[in-house]
Amino acid sequence: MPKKALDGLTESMFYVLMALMRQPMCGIEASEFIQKRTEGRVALGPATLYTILGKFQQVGYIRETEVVGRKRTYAVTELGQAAYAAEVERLERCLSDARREERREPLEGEDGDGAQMHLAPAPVPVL
Amino acid sequence: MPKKALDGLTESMFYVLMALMRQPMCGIEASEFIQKRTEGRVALGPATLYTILGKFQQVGYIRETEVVGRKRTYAVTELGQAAYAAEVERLERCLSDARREERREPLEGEDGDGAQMHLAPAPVPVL
DNA sequence: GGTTATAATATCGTTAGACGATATCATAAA
DNA sequence: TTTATGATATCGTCTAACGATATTATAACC
Repeated sequence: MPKKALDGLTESMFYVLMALMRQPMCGIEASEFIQKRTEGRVALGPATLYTILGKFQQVGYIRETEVVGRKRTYAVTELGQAAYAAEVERLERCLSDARREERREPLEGEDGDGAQMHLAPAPVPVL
Repeated sequence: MPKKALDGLTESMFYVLMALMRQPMCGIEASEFIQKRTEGRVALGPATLYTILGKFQQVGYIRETEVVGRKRTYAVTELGQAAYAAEVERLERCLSDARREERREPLEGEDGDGAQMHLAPAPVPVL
C-alpha cells in the first residue's frame, strides 16, 4: 500500500490500531488479537510488530499508558483514531471504485459520448 | 500493505489491474484512468507505473497485446483477474473486521466469559 | 539466594514497493 | 532535418515487511 510515510496505512498497521482501539494492550496481546480477529489471515512477527509500535509512538498515533517490567501497554491517541478512520475510508473508496468499475460506469469528466474508454467490449484477456 | 512479493496487492497495483481489466491499454492511459476513477486520490508517477507493469508481466498478471512504436498495450490475464478478485476479497475482509470490531463482537475461540479482552470499557485514549 | 523458565520487547539484515527526477526513444509535425 | 510530443525506461532514496536472533525482566522452583 502506501509508501509515503504513513500516508495510508499498511494492512499490518491498520490491524495494530484496531487492536489498540479495542482496548489498551501490549504488543504481544495485539498480535494475538490480530490473529484471532482475522482467523489467522494476518499474523505479525515481532519485527513488524515492534517496528510499527515504535513508528506509531513517534508520530503520535499511540502512547504508552503503563510500563510493568518489560511489558508496555499502549493506547490509541485521537490522532491515531483519525488515521484509522481515514484508512477505513480509503478501503471503502477502493471497493466502491471497484464496484463502479464492475458496473462499467463512465468516468467523471466524460460526456458519455467522447471516444473515450468506456463500454469496451469486455476485457477478454485471452490467456 | 503487503510486502511478501505480491501476496496482497498495493493500492497502486490494484488500480493498475482495474484499469487494464476495463480494457487493454498502455501505461499512460492506465495512469490517466486511475486519476479519473479515483478523482485524483491516486496518482502514479512513471517510476511506480512502469515498475508495476514490468513486475506484473514477469509474474503473468498481464501480457502485451500490441506494440506500436514505443507504445505497448497490455491486457490482464486470467491469473491477473484472480489476483484482482483476491484483492477485492482482502479489502472486504479488512472492512468487515473493522465493522465487527465497531460492534465489539467477541473474538472467535472466546467463550464469552473467559477473562479475555472483549467488552473493555471503551478505548478512552485520553490524549 | 541462585538457577531455570517464560513472557515480552528489541534489533539485524534482506527483500520489496513507492516515487521524484531524469533519460531515452519513436513518431508526427513544422 | 529539426523540434515537439507521447510514451516508456532507469536511477537513487526512502519506507515497510519479516524471519531470525538477541536481550531483558519477572516468576517459579529448589
